[in-house]
Amino acid sequence: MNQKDIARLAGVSSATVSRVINGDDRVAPKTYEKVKRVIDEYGYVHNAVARNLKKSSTKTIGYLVPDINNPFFTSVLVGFEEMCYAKGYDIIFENTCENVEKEKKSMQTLLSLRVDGLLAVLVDTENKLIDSFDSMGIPIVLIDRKSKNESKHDCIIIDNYDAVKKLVDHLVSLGHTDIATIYGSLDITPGEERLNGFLEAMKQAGIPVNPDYVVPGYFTVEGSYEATEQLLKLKKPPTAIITANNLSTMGAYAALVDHKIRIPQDISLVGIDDFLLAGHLTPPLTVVRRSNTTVGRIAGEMLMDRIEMGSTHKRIPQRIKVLPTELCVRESSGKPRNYTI
Amino acid sequence: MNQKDIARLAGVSSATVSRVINGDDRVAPKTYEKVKRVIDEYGYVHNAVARNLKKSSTKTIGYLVPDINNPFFTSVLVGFEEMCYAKGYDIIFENTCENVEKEKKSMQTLLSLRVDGLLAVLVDTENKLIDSFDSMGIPIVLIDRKSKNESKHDCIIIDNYDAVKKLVDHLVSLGHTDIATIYGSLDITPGEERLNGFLEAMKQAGIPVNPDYVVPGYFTVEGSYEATEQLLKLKKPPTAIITANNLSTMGAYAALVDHKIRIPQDISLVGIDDFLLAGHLTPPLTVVRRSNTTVGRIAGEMLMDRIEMGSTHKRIPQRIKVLPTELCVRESSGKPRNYTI
DNA sequence: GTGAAAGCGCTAACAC
DNA sequence: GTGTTAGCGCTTTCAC
Repeated sequence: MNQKDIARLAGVSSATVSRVINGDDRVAPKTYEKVKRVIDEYGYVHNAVARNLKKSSTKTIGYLVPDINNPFFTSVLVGFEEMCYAKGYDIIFENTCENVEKEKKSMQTLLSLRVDGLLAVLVDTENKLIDSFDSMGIPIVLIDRKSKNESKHDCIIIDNYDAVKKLVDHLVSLGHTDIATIYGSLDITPGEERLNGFLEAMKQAGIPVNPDYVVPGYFTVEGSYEATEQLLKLKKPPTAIITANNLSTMGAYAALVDHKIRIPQDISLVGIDDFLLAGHLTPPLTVVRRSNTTVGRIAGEMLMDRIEMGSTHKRIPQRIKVLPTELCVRESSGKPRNYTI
Repeated sequence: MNQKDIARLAGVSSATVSRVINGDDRVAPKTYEKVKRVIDEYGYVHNAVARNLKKSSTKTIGYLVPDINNPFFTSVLVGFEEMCYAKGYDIIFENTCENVEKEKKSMQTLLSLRVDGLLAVLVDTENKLIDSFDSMGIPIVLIDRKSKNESKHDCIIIDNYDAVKKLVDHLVSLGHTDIATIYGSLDITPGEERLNGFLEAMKQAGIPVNPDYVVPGYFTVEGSYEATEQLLKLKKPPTAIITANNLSTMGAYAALVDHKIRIPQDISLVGIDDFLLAGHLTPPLTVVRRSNTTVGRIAGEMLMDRIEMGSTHKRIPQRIKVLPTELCVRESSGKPRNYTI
């Protein structure tokens, strides 16, 4: 059942059927009704595939993230979906599992599906396929992770140096000097910048960094769980731990709880990024937070803005949106203990 | 740049280009190489929109859920995505926000986008658009919520009566009789069945149900937070609370923590569905759990199974997969207090 | 092993 | 206000 069938049934041409479906004004009310009735009667469903081919636009946007298990990316998705829905775009979802090969395939698919835009958190920011998007005029908006080579793409980030500095300064003001950090993957911007931010903030505070206190957590729950255990095994464990993202915070929290370490009496725990329940754990966790749904919403705006400009969007230079972060002091940060665990 | 262009450039016909792209065997190796080279050189990207129109199949599946904020649905998505990726299907994501109107629009879109299948958690299980999927031969797999009218669609559920019974029996065996439940939305199957299951299990245990102990939490964090506060305000609060899903458990937990109620010394808390961190809260929470990613994986299998059968899939009768659940006893359930808070 | 050509279902320019 | 028609880019049957 297609427009031609409906046309025949209604005694009009298929062009008229198309006009009715697309709400073209210059259709006689009578004709309109007639066609509408036939459509309903036969349960005709418009074929967007054919339309998309004809219009070379799909009203479709790719959402490509490395790990949908990370609640951060679902919060972003919420805001993004909201914007897309408002503007009539649908989302094609790709999960790359932090895997370069899978990421390539996903981008290839998105390309062939002719998405009108792409919101991506890339594993491989030097991916050649990015160029394909560019040359086809498909706008890309990046979150959190910038392309390493000077990028032409819009992106939404936070000031990672500042975010970590807020945490360090907060701990220092409480009297801590034995501060550890569980850092993330260094080959992505947030990992690199947050670690450097830590080192820099410590330097500024005039506190020497103990190398034993700088351990990798790989931005994962498990990695940070182990990193925390490693920290606990030290002859002199730190009095405070700074984690690099929500997952790391969860891992460190879980490890401290499991080892019966009291927070913050024995060790203070603070991290970057808030998450569901973080404010209701025992104790509620001190974090630096941003609005995740806002990230998604702004990404959607930037993207659809460019999409609607058409090919001229390339004339608009790269836009970098730095979202504000806020230190949210709860109860997991306190004065340092003055004894050894 | 399309296949015709490539054909001209390589000095072959567009049919040959198509064959090369689709890995057709009967192409001379030499021709194959030549075409391949031109494709790479000019960065040609295959157009799936045109292919989909031609083949009237899109290798695309709809994933429609009421609330992507709920970690349950993202865990399901993980398993589902895994299967889809393995079989070469892409996912079109729809979030209905528990809104009947939005759900309708989403289903309409999915229909016009000609998805090959649909994994859905429906708000309105009597939705007329379901019939459109049926008549177009597009298979649907339902999770958790069955159609109320005798449904023809495959679905993946758990035995809600049994799940709640496990919780009730566990509490009873610890000595509880003042058991409360924070139940969910009654117009969806899990809500209805879990509440009925509670009432039935209590009856079987020979324990009268105090009407004050049966409060609605609407399957939300906020709703259950308030429900818990309501319970705490009672002259004689319950000694144990059973929550109806992961979000309710979080809400109840948060409320108890905020009101300095000790778990389980003052009140035991147990719920349906596990979630990230549930095992690492203070105390770790006792829950009835299932494998969420398995839900997604099986849904994917069932769906693609039918898709690959083509139109004959209609001859296969409805398949209902009841996934096992398991009581996971942690530390949030203990003997009842013998005093009033 | 390769090419010519029809046609998937739609939209939009053009004609009337 | 409505119809005719070309064509979006691809796959696939049929010839050779």
